[in-house]
Formats: sequence, structure tokens, C-alpha cells
Amino acid sequence: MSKQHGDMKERIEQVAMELFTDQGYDKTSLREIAERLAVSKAALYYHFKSKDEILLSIIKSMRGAVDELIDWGESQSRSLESRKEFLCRLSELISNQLQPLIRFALANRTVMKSIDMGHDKEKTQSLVRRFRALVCDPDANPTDQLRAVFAMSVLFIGASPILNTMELEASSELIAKTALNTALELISTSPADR
Amino acid sequence: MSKQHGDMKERIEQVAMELFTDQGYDKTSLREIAERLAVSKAALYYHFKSKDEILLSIIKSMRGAVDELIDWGESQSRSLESRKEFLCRLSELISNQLQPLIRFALANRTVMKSIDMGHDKEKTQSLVRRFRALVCDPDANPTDQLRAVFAMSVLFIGASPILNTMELEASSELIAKTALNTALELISTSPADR
DNA sequence: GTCTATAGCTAGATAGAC
DNA sequence: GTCTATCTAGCTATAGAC
Repeated sequence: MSKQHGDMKERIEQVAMELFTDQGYDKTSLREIAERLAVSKAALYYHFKSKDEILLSIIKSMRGAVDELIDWGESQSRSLESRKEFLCRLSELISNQLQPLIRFALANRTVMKSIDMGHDKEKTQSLVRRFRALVCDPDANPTDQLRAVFAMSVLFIGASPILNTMELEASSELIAKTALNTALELISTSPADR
Repeated sequence: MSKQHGDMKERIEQVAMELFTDQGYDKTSLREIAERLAVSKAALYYHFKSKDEILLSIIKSMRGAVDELIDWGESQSRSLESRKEFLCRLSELISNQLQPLIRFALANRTVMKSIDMGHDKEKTQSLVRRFRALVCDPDANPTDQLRAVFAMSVLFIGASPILNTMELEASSELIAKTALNTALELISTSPADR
């Protein structure tokens, strides 16, 4: 009764997330989601009052994971060492949990953008600022700030489907490890050192 | 006669590219494109036989720019020096021409993917392989190959709208310069050196 | 080349029975 | 909670006049 299908609401979110990631939000119809779950379209409307709401619900849980990470980061002291540890932690979290979310976000950039521009404008902005503050000193020179952003980007790219396209002979473990090492290198050294 | 509107076909492509980049392909209707050009929807069908064809035409010109770059790269000899020069050239090309294309491609990832999986499967694959060969030795160890991919990624990220979101106090020139330096650093040094 | 009008379709969403 | 049936809106695409 509770095992074989769990909450229908969760199953909808799960299937929708898969399809949205694979085909994009716009190209995925409610008919398709319903078919996969072997229910009718109308049944979906008992659990969500619109297609948008399914999307928002998915995004909300994504936010949760990111918020937790940021909260953890902000509880730490600020130093190069702690920033490095933050990147390690981020790398781990990406491998273990965030990868599907990254793929989802990449596949639906315009959709995410329009959502952020809607209700969540300030919240997203403050999130970005907090995130940035965790990975580099806000008073650092622009070059070092950029390097820090690139460092993070490398972590995300390591978990993105772009790498799959490249047909590299590297396991996902090696990719994650190399991405992390590269990221650490980028925030540890500055061009001024040379 | 030729100045005030040029080729209608080109104007359609130009407006479509703008809207596709901004809102995504799916969310952009022919009505919207037509309105911006102050013509009727039907007029578009004189120049293109479908919405898809407008997209394909845009992508075709994107391909052109990339092909040229690859052809140039393959005409050079292969060495660390030439790879570094290739990245410089790539960085320049991104700043001068490729930036709109990068934004377009990022905004329409799923659409691009389904096109590539259609007609162009082999062509895209060989393009990826050629590109990869230009930026690192195909016989290099996986770690160094990954670093090379990350190097390129940094160049693209430097030109992506993601950076705008980060509210950095850095001009686009500084961003491009820092991205290039970072990329060069990544392909020049190897973890084995340390 | 561009127009108006409209066909043809599919999507998201709702009503009401069970 | 889930169903069938249906509504409405919007889209791509075409026909035929100008």
C-alpha cells in the first residue's frame, strides 16, 4: 500500500524530473508524464494544480540541497584552507547528490531564468552572493575572484553531460578527482605569484 | 532599397536568433518573430518552409564559424606551443564572434541535442574529436586530457551569461584575459610536475 | 512578397461521474 | 484518487487573393 508506489506526488516529481532533464520542460507534455505513470492526465491535477507547479516543486527541492551546502559553508571560518575544504565538500556533494540537478538546470536554462526573474529575484541574487563569498574573499582583486568562479565552474562541468559528449577515457571518479584538483589549484595560486 | 531592410531572409534569422537566445526556441512563436519584423506570419513561410528550417539555417552558420576555426587549427603543427596559440585564437574568436553563438547554444541545449542526434550524428562526433585533438595530445594521459577540456570550458564560461549573473566587478576584457591565462596555465602544467 | 483567413493539431486545464 | 469527456488557447502550416 505504501511500498509499491509510494506517494503518487513524489512519483510524479521523479518522472517529471527525468523527462524535463532529458527533453526539456517545454517539450515534455503532461500526457507523456501521465503515460509513464500509467494514469490519466487529469490524475496529475489532483496532486498539482498546474504543470508549472510540478516544475516549481522540483526546483524547490533543488534549492533545499544548495541551501544546506551554503549554510554549512557559512558556519565555517573564512580562510584559504576553509575555502579549499568548501570546494572538497562541494565536489563530494556534486558527485553524490547534485549531479541530476546540474543536468536538469543545464537542460532548462531559459525556464530557470524566467522563474528566477519572477518571484525569486532577490532570493536568487542573495544566494549567488553568498555562494561567491564562500569561494573567495569578497575583497580579493577581480582576477582572483574570476579564478575562483572558474574553479567552481570546473567542478560543475565535471558533472555535466558535456563531458560525456567528449568521449574521454576517464571514469566518473577520475573526472571528479581531476576537477577537484584543478579547482583547488585555481584558488591556491594567483598570477601575481609568477 | 537594400539599406533599410537588407535581405528579409537575413533579418528573419537575426531576429529569430535573438528571440531564441533570450526565450528559447520552444517558447518563441512565429507570431512573435513576425510582429518584431512588422510582417505577417505567412510572410515568413515565403523565406523558410518551416520554423525548424529557420533554426537549422542559424545553426548552419554557427557551424561555419566553428569549422573555420578547426580548419585553421589543423593547418598548424602540433606542439604545446601551437596548442597554446590555438587557445589564444579561440579566445579571440569567442570575444569577437562566437559569444552570441555560445549564448544561443546554452539557451537551447536540448534542441541542439535532438538536432545532432538526428541528421548530424556522425558529423558532430567527428567535430568533437577534431576539436579535442587540437587542444591536447590524443595520447596524453586521461588527467591531462581532462585538464585540456577544462581549459576550453573556462574560455566558454568566460563568454557565457553565467558570469553576468555573478555580478563581478570585471570588464569583459578582463574576463576574457583571465580566462585565457587560466586556460593556458591548465594545459601548460600537469599535476605530475608537482 | 506579403496579406487575410483558416485548417489541423496538440497542449494545458476543468467538470463531473465513479 | 482516478477516470472520461470536453473546453479553450495557442501553435505551425497552408490556400488563395492582391
